[in-house]
Amino acid sequence: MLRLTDTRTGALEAIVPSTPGRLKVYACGPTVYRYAHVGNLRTFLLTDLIRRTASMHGLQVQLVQNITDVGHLQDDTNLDADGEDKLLAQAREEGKDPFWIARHYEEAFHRDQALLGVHPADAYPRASESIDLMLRLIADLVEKGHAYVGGDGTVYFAAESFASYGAISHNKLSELRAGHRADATELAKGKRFHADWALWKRAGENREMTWPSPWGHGFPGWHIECSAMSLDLLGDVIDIHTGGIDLRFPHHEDERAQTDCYAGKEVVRHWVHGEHLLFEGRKMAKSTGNVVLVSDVIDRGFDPLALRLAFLGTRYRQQANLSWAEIAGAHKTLTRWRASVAAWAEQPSAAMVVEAAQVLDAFSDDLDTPRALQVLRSVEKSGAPDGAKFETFAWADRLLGLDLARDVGRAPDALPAGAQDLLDARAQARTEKDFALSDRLRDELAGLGVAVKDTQVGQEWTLT
RNA sequence: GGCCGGGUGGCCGAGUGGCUUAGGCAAGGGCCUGCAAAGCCCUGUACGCGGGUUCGAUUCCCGCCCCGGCCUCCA
Repeated sequence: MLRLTDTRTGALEAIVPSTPGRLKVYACGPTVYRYAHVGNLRTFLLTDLIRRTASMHGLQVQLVQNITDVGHLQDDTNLDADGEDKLLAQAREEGKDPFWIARHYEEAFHRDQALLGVHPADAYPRASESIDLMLRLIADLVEKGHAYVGGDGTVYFAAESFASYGAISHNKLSELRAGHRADATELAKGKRFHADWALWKRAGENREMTWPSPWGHGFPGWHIECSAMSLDLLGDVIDIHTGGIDLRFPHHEDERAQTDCYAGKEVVRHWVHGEHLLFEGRKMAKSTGNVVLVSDVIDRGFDPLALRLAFLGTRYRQQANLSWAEIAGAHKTLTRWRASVAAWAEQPSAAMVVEAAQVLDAFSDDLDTPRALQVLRSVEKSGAPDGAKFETFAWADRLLGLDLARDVGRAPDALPAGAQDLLDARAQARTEKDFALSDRLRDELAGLGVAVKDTQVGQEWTLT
């Protein structure tokens, strides 16, 4: 049984699927206007961990993750016809078509996910391809009296029409700072209440990415896409909805209002949010220039899955402080584990150690990944038979996703040209105790990218 | 002003009403080695401040200080 901390209730909740044997999950996906940074990926990893744990409990997981390729504005203070969409801004900057930008960064997102060992979702609906769904939803909300058309043709959701607004973020409408962002001009244009938000925005003359609608040519608001696509693909009962902690308000609050008002009931059963990642003690954000991408990690010579292992060292609902030292440490552990697993695999097979169950228990207990790692470290050091250690790690890796069995039965790397001669010469020098020559040859080999070490049974080499 | 997380040894980070008080990284010592690398072994008693509850508090309660996040851009 998987248990998770539910943001709405604030409590640890047992995850009991609405349909026995099936778990329906909706994950807030990326806005595809730039490369995902490692903080984004940590949040996506959260969903992957839930999926893997649920699968281990025999549940068939249906996961939908949206791709936001329209409607996400840079700054909602400019909620007018010229409101700057993140994608359009990036398209202008790169001198590309906005849809080219969207597809380019969407592909990059999928590549990054794969590098981090995140299993693909069952569906990746795009906002730009779900406009009809959104229009139907908006029309329904207008009809039910939850939405209204402002003076400028923009359709707004009336926040006050949804009694439990604020249940996820624990904000109260009466306590929200009126006009913190929304300005007077916006209210003057026909928005009735400062906390109301746009469902459909009327477009200006020259704007790209617009669609016809009963309320004029325009484009959807950011929040409505998730309501439309989740209702369409998962229906009106969703077991778990995930996302980053910053989405709790306003995005998820607004999404919940739209979805529940349409369905006439509480649609999402559990909201689960991942905390933010700091890097070297500072918030990771473009504005602070403190952004690290998967490609940066690879460029420094680290396995991208070292990043995944580093993430597993902290619980998802804990703000984590990542650093290069942390990644380096994780890389080292990962390398050691893979080598150990490959060596253990050579030994006679044996049943998993009894402690293996503790790994799944830890994952099931609100994704207590630090404890799971601790169990594995202690199994690693224990006196269990190698075959049992192999079985345990191979099985646990279905949860960890670290590709630990990668080096099992792996053919040795090919030596660079000339390296074998140097190795032979060095072996000869060592038999003759000519250590000066031996050391010189070791340096030469290092120059070819071959690291040599001497063990009880002779030279061993690895490619660097 | 409202809401939400935190403050643990040099660093990162789990966790707990007492019990042998994680783990990692870095450090020091040792084994091994011609040297090195790797590996292995050993060492290092910490919980922001002040009260309270308690036989006993880092853990629970109250107050305070400090840090981070959200309050219509964000994973």
